[in-house]
Amino acid sequence: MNDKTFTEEGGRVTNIKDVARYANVSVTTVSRVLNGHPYVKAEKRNAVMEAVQALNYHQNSNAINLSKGRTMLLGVVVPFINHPYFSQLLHGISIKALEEGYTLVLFQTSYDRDKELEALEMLKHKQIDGVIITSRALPYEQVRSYTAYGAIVLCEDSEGGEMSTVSIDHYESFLAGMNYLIEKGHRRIGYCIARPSSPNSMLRLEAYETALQSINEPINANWAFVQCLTMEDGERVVHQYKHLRQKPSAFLVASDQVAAGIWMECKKQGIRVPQDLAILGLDNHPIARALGLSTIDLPIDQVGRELVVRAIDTSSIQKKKYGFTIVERGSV
Amino acid sequence: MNDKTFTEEGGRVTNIKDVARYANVSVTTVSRVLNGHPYVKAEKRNAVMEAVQALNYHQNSNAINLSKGRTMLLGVVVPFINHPYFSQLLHGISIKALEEGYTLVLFQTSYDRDKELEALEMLKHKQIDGVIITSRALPYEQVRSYTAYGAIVLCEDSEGGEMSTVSIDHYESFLAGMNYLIEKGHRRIGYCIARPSSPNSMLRLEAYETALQSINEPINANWAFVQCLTMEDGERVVHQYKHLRQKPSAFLVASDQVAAGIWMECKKQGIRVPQDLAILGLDNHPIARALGLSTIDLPIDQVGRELVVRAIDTSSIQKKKYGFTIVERGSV
DNA sequence: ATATTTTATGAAACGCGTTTCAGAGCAAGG
DNA sequence: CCTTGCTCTGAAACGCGTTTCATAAAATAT
Repeated sequence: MNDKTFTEEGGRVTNIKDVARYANVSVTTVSRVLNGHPYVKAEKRNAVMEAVQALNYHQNSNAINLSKGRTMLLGVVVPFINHPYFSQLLHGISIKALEEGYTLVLFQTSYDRDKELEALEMLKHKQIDGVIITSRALPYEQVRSYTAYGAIVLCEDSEGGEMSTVSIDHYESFLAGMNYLIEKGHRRIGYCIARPSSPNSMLRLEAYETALQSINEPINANWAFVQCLTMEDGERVVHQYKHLRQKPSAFLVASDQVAAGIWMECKKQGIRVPQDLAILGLDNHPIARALGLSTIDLPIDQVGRELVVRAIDTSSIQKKKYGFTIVERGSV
Repeated sequence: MNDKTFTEEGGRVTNIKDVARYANVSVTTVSRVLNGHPYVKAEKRNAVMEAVQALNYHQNSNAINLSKGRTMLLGVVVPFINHPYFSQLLHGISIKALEEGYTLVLFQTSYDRDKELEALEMLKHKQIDGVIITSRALPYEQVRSYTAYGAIVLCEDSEGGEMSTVSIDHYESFLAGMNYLIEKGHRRIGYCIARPSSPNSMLRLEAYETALQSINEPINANWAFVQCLTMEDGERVVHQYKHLRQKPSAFLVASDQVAAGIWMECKKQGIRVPQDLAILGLDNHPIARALGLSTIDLPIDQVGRELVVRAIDTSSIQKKKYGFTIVERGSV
């Protein structure tokens, strides 16, 4: 065959056939070279590689995926994209996913169960290869029922060996936060969490109660603030705090965003931090550093990366748990 | 393969052939029904729909895409995922993309030109259908040279009819910000922008200079702060500000994050806002509301959605420009 | 009644790789 | 010298839809 037959791409993208023809081998051999299979003579291998170079060939991922019966797509279930916690988690996820050649399909749920189910259904129909659930609204059992269809990775501390989990040790971190506050002399401690029913919140609650029991403090229901996600929620907390007859001397706040809101509203209201009210945040967001808020640093990027790893490696179920570091600044 | 009968999916996902067999029609007819083509008798159409229902059939997107020669993938070039401005933009983009059935391939570039090129090369090789560039490092001409391969949408105010653009009117918004400060009695006005060489910054600079010329104020090079993206950068600005012999009385800051950093550092340093220094931010991020920062509200979500629309609709090139609203709070 | 056009349907080709299968060449083992 | 077992290669099947083409039947026009 001479080069005459190679009509320099008629607007078409070069495909494996073109390469095969150019290199004077079969498409099978080209495929073998491309996939690093053994049993190809160096001579032919080189011819193929030269052809690939010469024709600037790139594989058609659709064809590959159709052939291999996979999608290279990973579903990511996230309640809110633009909340700093989740956007940071997403950051870690996206870096690792790109590294591994996977593409993300974002499901922003706002904790809508149907949106969550959408991701699971896509997994069932092999439209995505795996699902990372950064935070769920669906019951555990319902999620579990989809495990047969692909990897589902949870970002929580749940029991059960059916799904890989990657998480922060929420119990220990919250306990450590409580103990830190206690060490600093606080006994009347309130807390702010997001959804009280979430698995993570449950663990935090448990840690909270354990810590108070250890110093024989009763639990004051008025010092529990839920649905705290944003700075606005933090402000709301301070407003409610002001009307308490009996006030806590410290808050353990499960989000720096909320902690920041509390801090700022305190400034506005003339409540001194930490003299009148100590604040210990969580996440170590940039804003915490900026405001000088003490907080608990979590390796969110790392968690994000590991979530991807677990979603890709379907050979085993694993439960990873990451530690934390208390960051002392001026708010406690 | 022994699937002569309807063995309730032998681990396999039902495909179009199964549906055809079940409905007693050809795959062509099934395809026609699924794609809403005309010329299918109601009777057969119903039979197909029933079969789809009964077998819980879902199309294989890989096969469809291979067939149609598209990917339903949209590249999104973003310098930083976890910067509030971009994460909000991403939020809008992702909502609209999901709505339209498109999936996003995130390219987090950190303004690395090679990463940007990666997205463009993927477009060239038909691995993605379009590219949304939220902020670019590559020269305009180089990006333009890829327009033949698919839709490229820019999030900037550039001239030229080769690519769709969706943007905020940066010139007008910055000018309005300047005029607002001038109205409030300021004449010595400094500014903070991100990359001085970016197209958006150029427009802002132009507006800045125009505004100062209109009140016959000279331009003071010491009042120009560049590379301002984060709260930390804002703090840095205040440190530098303190060492200025001649100080501006106001800052126009092209990011609320930076404005927040300035505000907080001012509090720390005892610089009164707005008496000693007025601050006008940009973006209307949650933090601006929380701190009571005056700012310029931009419809970022809307921009994100429109970016997707332009990336999908390849029938025409359009240039959309969005307005802004000055939000008066207490920092000016 | 005949010529056209429209409606309706399926077989087959196509998009583009991967994988299976079969066969050939060649070296080591008995 | 004859098995046995690698090494190497390509034809063909496969994954799963869409689209083209051919054909047939029905409706409309002449």
